[in-house]
Amino acid sequence: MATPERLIEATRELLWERGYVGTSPKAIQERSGVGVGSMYHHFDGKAGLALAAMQRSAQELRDAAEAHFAGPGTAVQRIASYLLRERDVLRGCPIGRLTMDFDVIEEARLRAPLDELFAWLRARLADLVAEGQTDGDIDTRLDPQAVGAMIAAVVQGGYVVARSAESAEPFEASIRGALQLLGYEDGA
Amino acid sequence: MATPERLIEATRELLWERGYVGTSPKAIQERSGVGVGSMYHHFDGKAGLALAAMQRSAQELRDAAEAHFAGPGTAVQRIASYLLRERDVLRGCPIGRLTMDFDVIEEARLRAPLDELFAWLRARLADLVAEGQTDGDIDTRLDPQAVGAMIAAVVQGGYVVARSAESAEPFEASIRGALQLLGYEDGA
DNA sequence: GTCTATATCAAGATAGAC
DNA sequence: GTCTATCTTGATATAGAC
Repeated sequence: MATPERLIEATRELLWERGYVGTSPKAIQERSGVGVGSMYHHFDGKAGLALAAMQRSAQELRDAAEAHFAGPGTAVQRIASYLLRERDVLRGCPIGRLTMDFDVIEEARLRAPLDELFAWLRARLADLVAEGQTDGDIDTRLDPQAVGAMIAAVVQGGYVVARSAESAEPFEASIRGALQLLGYEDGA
Repeated sequence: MATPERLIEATRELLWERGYVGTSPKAIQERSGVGVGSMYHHFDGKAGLALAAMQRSAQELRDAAEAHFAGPGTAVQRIASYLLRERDVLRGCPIGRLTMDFDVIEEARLRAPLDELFAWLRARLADLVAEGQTDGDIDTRLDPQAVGAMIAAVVQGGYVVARSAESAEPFEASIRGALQLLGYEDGA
């Protein structure tokens, strides 16, 4: 793997595990096997490297979500497919967790990828809810924007309660609750 | 205010703003106006002080929630009262945010207050959902545990999406979505 | 109980040789 | 492009005087 590539991958892992404040250049150098000089040659310090890592992670999450949203089935089934997809629950969301990082939120350039991902996700979910209403699967009295936001939030909040309990169970219960309220009937 | 008290209050503020990893003993000393020697005399280092601060914040959140849960009205109205209460949305949850802190989750003693708060909250919400079912206000086909977990999660996730957008709006939309799905009718 | 001095190691980089 | 050396400041304490 090329040097910038190794730096980005190591940074993505560290940001996911420890957040931005908890990630040091030294740790990035050790995990990537890249030396100090090379790191500062290829990137504009910790912030520049983190930005590249965040952009890639956000794009991956977006592609993964879109694969479910654009898949087969009714709108409700596609929302369920997204909510029920395999997740490493206790690791949390590699992008959502950075939202609690002071230095990220404070700097517009670093907050931008988070903002774009979640704005896209809420809008996409709102569209699917509206589509479900057209199909007759979702109550038309509901506000699609509000329900879309709620779906995005329940995933992020699910990670929070799961990590506090050191167990995936509260996450899974949260998703189950949301799906039941949406009238989704699974095979169970 | 007594010295330990000043230390705890300063630490609570800093943990809320910057998280555990982002809070240094030096910052605590500066914000509290207490010297190094005094800090280490009264508390077992950063971790001990953080533990005291976290325990107090968790208790406050619990008392605040219980005031809504034990208030007047139907179960659904009391859930709504909790969800709609005044919040400093962009600051997030002083306890929930610590869930993304590596050093907190890693150390059992520091994770305990988070676990206890959210376990209590989910159970309390599940009870209220069951009560709402008994009252005939909530669909009895729903699993109270799952819906309780979902309600706890939507608040925490609401903070995540709000902070990413630097706006309270996504938080408010998420809560609105959850309330609509619960069949809560407000005055709007 | 509080203060100042001191210690060790890490954070986050820059400089200049190769 | 990469390496080693070096720099400044901060993190997280401990020691011992007052």
